[in-house]
Amino acid sequence: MIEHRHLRYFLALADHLHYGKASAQVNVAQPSLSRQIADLESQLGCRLFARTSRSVELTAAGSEFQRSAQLVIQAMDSAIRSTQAVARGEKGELRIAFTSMIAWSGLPKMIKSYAVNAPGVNLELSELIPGALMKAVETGECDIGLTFKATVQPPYQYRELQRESLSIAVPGDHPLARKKSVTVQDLIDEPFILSPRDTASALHDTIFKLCRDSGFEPRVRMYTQLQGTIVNLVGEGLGVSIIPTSMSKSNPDSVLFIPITNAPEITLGMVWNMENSNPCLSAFIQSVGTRLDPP
Amino acid sequence: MIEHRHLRYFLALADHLHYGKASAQVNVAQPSLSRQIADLESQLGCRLFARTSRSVELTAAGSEFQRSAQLVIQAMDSAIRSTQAVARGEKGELRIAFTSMIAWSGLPKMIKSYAVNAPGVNLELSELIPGALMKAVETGECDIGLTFKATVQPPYQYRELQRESLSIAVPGDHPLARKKSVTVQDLIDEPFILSPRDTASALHDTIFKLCRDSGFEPRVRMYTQLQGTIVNLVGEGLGVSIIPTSMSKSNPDSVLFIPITNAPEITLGMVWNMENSNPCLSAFIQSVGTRLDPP
DNA sequence: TAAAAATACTCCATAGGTATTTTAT
DNA sequence: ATAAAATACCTATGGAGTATTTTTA
Repeated sequence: MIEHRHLRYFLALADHLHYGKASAQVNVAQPSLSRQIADLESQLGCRLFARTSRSVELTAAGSEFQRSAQLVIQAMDSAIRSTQAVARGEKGELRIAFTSMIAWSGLPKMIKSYAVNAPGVNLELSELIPGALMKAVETGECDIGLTFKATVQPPYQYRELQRESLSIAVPGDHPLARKKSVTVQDLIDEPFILSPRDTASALHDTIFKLCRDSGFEPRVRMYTQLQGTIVNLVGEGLGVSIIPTSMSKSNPDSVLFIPITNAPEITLGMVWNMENSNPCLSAFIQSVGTRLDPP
Repeated sequence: MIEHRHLRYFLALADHLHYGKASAQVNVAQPSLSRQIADLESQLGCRLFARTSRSVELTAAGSEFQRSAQLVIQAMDSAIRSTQAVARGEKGELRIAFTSMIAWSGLPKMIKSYAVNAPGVNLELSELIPGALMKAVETGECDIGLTFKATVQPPYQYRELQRESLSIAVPGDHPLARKKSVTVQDLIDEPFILSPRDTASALHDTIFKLCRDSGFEPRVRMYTQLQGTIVNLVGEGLGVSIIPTSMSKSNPDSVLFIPITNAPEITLGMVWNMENSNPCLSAFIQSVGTRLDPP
């Protein structure tokens, strides 16, 4: 069987055309090189060198083998390097799922802070509602999920990333928009547009607690899953909502956003499966986990 | 050092994902495979398989190595095959020199009879005057020369290929063209156009002998090297010539070719250097040497 | 407990070393 | 006579075999 060693020895000899010098280059004694070359030739069934006791030169077959053996060595080097790059998480694919809300706040910076250090990793980004996101992490459809605070059990793990204040969203032409200040209490008779509890339980429960603390139970006229849709429906005058402040970046003229002071913040974080062996994952967690500053 | 063996074992295991089956495929005992894989992983510095006592599966790095190791194996196979093809003379380059005369007779068939059996060999054809051709064979600029009969010394070798009759060439509007038959003797007062002796000695000497046997010494008005040029000069009415019959294929209307009966034939053959190690050469000699039929 | 990978240990094939011979200039 | 490759012969690394242990489903 022709081994990698044969190629290395052969290329050294093809290079120097001198057994003594070539054997020194590959750190073996001259007779060892001599025998390995003879072995190689016998396995190939043809002479690679025309040699006299005075000179060594490549035969036509030798020249061909020199060219092609170099390609083999290169393929081997590249195989080793690319495999190690994958193992270090520098090359590969990382599938990130996120809720629409996080797309309006920290996501771009998180992605960038990771991507600049991992230019060889292809990212597959999926925008999902929180419920579907948790499922995707569990099934392995995605490697990591960026979503609202979640309670998980091993082997799933959660780490907090950022906190997000809440704002009241009212239509721009609504009577409330003319008031100097708007509080949660002012929304007592307004119809709400919210995300359903099974889609975003953390957000849903926080909003309900906020209203109850202000002395009323919100009347929910409409449930819809994406925060962006809620903003648009508020803009159409179909109701009011309480939404994460960063959604105000979507900035339609028809909606007024009013920050709520002293309200509990919504927490955002990432969820992943500890048994997920994608080497890109730990680098991502480390890269993103160190940036806890708010958007 | 990662050897070819490691790749074969690895690919077998990546294929079967089972040490027992994989070790059977590569004809070693299971513990041998186990150790070689462990050795490979330690040399790469990363795990290629995630294994429990119940299951073996590829890691991300393992998948990458599977892809790239296959490329290495393919490169190795192709290196072996192409080298052996070169050694067998099935691949490579053959530089053939020939005199213009042979281009009008047997050359195309010779080339074809060789080329169909050696589709991987690139041919470099050079049309040379006989003197330059012998030099090219000697310097190694070409591998084989197709030319007039030659006497050579080792390491050069000559083998006869075909015989060629001679024809008288006279201008179409020359008084001789009106005669019922023309013989060499009729050319006694005509100016000759010939190749110089140092360019084509065999042809030159044959022609001179022919004239002397007919009782005269030819008057050479012009010497030029290529037979094609001689035909054209005859066509211009500048003289007559005696040339190999196959040159009549060049067939200009302005020249009349008359075969000479009972004249000595010109012999054509091939010349090469026995020490030339081009593996394509012997195949060519064999292929061409077996076709001694005239054009 | 059963199937499968890892470990322990033994053996030997062969890569590699030193000394020497052959060969062509 | 000399430089360089080949050969002879010895050594020892490590690849492969058998037997056994460990592991987890």
